[in-house]
Amino acid sequence: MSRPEALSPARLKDAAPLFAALGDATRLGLLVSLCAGGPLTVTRLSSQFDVTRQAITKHLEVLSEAGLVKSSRQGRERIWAFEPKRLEDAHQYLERLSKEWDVALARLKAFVET
Amino acid sequence: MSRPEALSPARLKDAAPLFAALGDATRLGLLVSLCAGGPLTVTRLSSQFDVTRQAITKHLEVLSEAGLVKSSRQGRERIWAFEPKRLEDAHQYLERLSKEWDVALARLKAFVET
DNA sequence: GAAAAATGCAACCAAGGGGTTGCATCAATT
DNA sequence: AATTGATGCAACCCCTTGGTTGCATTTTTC
Repeated sequence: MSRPEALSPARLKDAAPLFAALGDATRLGLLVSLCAGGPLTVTRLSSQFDVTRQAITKHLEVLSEAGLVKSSRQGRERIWAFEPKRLEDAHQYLERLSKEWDVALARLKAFVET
Repeated sequence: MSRPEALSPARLKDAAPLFAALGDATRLGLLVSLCAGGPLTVTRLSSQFDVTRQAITKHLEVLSEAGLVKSSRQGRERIWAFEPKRLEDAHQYLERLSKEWDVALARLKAFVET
């Protein structure tokens, strides 16, 4: 076996909060903004959405805890930037799942043809 | 442009509930079970987790509304099966996002080197 | 040094989510 | 037809979440 614990319970508990962070339209919008538009400040980000600055702050904190975004202070303002590593994790997790599915299908096929 | 509205707001509202459905450890566990172990009934699935059958039912309904799972009646029991199509959607969405990121990086690089 | 801009912090609120218990139904089996 | 097994339905509970308002704090900037 090359991937012994590919979808172990431990990995589930790691992946769940990651997907949960992606599971909100506003947060996805924030990620898109930070992806395409480069690092931005909270107030500038807020101007692109129809919710309060404080709401955006909370969303950014959620994204930050999920590792999808990171912030740094610069003087009186705080700059938020996209963090691509964690997105790759989510990507890999989905791939593992669909791989598992393919394996199961192949197994079924082999069984039927026997 | 080959992907005119790659990350339009409309797509955000489509992707968010999908990721939200994936954002729970129990639900991810259910998907893994249905992926690897083939179609199963609610009661059999429940035996693999430490929550009530009704809780599992609710989770399955969430997954069903997200299009990640589908059910069919067979006599007195209801069979739940994994549905791979929608997982591909999630996968593509993540790819679009990281692509956007790559493009932005390339743009930045070009700008710096000018 | 005072006004303005960008955040931070806290309390509060309504709604949704994950979970439970209890009971009703519906189908299979003997 | 009576029992047993698999679901379905509904009410209820507690905690989280997304959102708000109001005010304090920290830097700029004039």
